[in-house]
Amino acid sequence: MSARYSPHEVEERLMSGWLESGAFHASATPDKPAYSIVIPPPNVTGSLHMGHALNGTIQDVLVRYHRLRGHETLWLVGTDHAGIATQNKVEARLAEEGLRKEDLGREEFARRVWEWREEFGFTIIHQLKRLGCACDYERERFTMDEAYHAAVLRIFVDLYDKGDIYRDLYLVNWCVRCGSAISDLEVEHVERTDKLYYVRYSVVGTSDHLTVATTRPETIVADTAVAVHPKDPRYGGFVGMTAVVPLVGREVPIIADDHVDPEFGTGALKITPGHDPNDWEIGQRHGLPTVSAIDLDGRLNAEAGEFAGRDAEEAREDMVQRLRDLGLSEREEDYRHSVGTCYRCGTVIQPLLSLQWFMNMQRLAAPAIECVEDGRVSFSPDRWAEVYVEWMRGIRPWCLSRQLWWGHRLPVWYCDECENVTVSMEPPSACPECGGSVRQDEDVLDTWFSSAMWPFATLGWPEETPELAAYYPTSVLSTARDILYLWVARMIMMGIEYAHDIPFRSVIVHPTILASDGRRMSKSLGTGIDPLELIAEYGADATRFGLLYMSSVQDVRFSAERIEMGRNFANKLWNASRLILSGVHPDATPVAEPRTSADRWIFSRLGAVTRELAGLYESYDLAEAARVGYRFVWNEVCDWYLEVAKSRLYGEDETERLNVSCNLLALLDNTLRLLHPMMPFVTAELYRNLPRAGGVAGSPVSAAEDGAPGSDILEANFPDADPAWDDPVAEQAMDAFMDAVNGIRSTREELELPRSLAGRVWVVAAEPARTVAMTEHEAAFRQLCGCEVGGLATHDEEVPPGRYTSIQAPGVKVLLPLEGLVDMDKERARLLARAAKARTEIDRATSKLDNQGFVVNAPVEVVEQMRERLQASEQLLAEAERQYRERLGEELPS
RNA sequence: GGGCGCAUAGCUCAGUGGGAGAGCACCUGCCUUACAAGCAGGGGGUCGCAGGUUCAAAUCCUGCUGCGCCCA
Repeated sequence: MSARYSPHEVEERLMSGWLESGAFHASATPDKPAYSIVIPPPNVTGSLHMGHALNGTIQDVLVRYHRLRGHETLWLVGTDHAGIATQNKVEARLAEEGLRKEDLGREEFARRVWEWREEFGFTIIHQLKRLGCACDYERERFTMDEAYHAAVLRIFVDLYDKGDIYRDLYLVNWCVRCGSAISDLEVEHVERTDKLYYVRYSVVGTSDHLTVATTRPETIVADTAVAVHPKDPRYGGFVGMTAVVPLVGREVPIIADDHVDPEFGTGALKITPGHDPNDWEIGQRHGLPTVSAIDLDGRLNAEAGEFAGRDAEEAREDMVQRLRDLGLSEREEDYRHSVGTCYRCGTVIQPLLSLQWFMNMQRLAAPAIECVEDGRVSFSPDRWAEVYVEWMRGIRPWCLSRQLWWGHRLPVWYCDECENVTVSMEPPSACPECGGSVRQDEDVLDTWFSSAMWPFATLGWPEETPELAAYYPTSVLSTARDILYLWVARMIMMGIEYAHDIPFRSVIVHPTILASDGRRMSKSLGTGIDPLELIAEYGADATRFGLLYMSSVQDVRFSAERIEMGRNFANKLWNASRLILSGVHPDATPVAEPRTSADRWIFSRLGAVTRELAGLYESYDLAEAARVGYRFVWNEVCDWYLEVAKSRLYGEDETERLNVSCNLLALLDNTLRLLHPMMPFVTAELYRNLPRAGGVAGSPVSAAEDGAPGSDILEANFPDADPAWDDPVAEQAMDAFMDAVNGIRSTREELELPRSLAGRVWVVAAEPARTVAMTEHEAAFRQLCGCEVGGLATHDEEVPPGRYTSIQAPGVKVLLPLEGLVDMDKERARLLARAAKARTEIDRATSKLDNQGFVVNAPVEVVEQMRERLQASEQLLAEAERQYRERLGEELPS
């Protein structure tokens, strides 16, 4: 074994072994309890970013944990066809050949997309393998698979038949660049500074005018009203009169509507139902006509008169100039507001009237709210449940159609002869009404529509497959929070409607990993960090561990130090194992037989840590699990148990060697299984090297059969904490041992005593149980602090007189002889510092105990604890005073 | 405009009613045969600000400031 753990060879070898043997393939008909997760399908054009890496790690920890717990685990993996993103990729590729998709035609274009997918569409799946994800890659699904497509159409047709899906002329969010409508959720609001223009509208029949404020003067040509607040005293008299829209001269009513904010601008609002969602609502309420002045290509049309044919945004400045020329522009001011942009390309959204397919969400929302409110679906952290419910209550119709060539084409046919619309899974050969020829709707469905059925369509729905029976509802969905509405909510609605049950029992909303500047990682700003580079530099286990460790809060700044910490930890585990595996007695097997204080202590701690980790895995507190695992391995196993065990391991006594070897192997065996969910590779590799994975008393390793070397940790069980290991007495004894060693070391350093000095210390303890670890592990004690236990006493009086300095630990005092080796100034400083600290403590404890309120109200344990602290501090002070007097020949200054 | 989150050591973060912690960085000393990706010792904090509740507040409540996010 090498002195350094080299992750890459291990990772590659183990992963390809697991994949070849189908280790992650879940049985369709499991005879064990099932645990299942469907991956939130990543975009097929995507590559692994930090969020994926964290989310993949979380899911993998859960899957591997439950596998060790004896569940049949299915982690279903796959990708989402990502309509716009994929189309963009392929169009860009075509552009290199000087082609547009229109040159190819729809069918050929689709063929090119599939080609592209074959070539580039598996990147992220390969990357998940590098991260160590135990997905069932044999069941990989794609939202454009044939069977999946059939499921999508089936649901569309059914929802149409039920009246939830309908076609309507409605204001939609139009992305000019993508050439498609997008849903409300795909509009991203971005803060920016624009101009607010104040424009005069003359009032017919008077010499008055109303001034309205607008950020979009180019939409003036589509105004169909001017609105004021009904209670606004400035404008009451104008309501019912008629205003003249500048530039086009259209006469429009002046109306009153509660929606108008009197504080905004002048309090008079221009109403443009054709190009503003709020105005659309007002228009509906007041029966206003709708004028569309901007076309799908983003250009002004004939409604804009002389500006027709110009790009709407570009024409803005010229139109303002014209208003100025006409004396209708009153003023302009800077204005900070948020503007809707396309989440995929950033283009400013044009709200415009368009005939599209919509889905009314309200019927499906009701049971989807209920299942969260009654706790059938839980969220972690649970406050996300409220966010979810809040959004669901205000849910609005969903624009489903996308003007793209890549995706699930709407199963809708229009008759060329009559008005009939046919919606069916199978294409009609002719119009069922009049027999006329039919043509299919050009549009495809929003990609998220198909993602909504991911939890059940991937399991074979609508067929009643064994997979569906065994693995639905799934156990957990783990996701980023920006996907809460886009995915989670819709999956719950569709799951209940079509799979007749919730799609998952709990939803984990994982943290967002921010760049070191505290903002989201951004490709364009160059603040993104590629997880694959981390894996290449530090290894997959290190990357996983670091990500888990830093993910305790909902927003976390990325720090490479944490990944490095993961690497160091993997290395520590490797080297601890190296010590054990190369040092143990050849006959040793991993069977716990704790005998000495140190053994009983470490197994007592192992039991506690086992219970704690199980609880943390179950409650998804993986950051804490990482901390607990790290502390146990490093600060208890490595820092102390191994150090103590060494002296027995390298000793002469054969029986001792065999006993400690068995314990070391058992400890390692358990520890590897505890950590395996977080660090699958290094633990699996070390587990393979355990001499005989026969199991620990009370926790047999099931499938290791004869326990031959080479057994796979995937087939092992999560450790069971043997209650017989619990041993508070041994813990106390080892605490005293550790306190004594630490105290002696610290004193030696402070006093600059030479390391070569092997002092003989006296240990004073009223209860002999406190000193047992020190006598039992005498050799280790000497090794660790350079002192040997020269004598034991139950009282100070039993200790021979002499010059000592003392180390105080709970229930134990260690007296270290000094014998003139000390620099007096240093000793004076040390005693003064110690006395000062003790006095502070005494003051604090005394004032507490003098406070009747405290003594009366605080729990007895707390009061008792405070008394003990006071006593301990008084002893410390007395000790310091005594030593000061003895060593310096004078009283300690007060 | 409505809502949510965060603010603790130089940095990144734990700690959510009773003695301020970790990793990294820093200082000192060690290549002590598991590990220098390590070992031993050490310095370093008005727990954002102001009130309040409580015997007791980093922790609970209110307000404020700053940063981030979501929704409209």
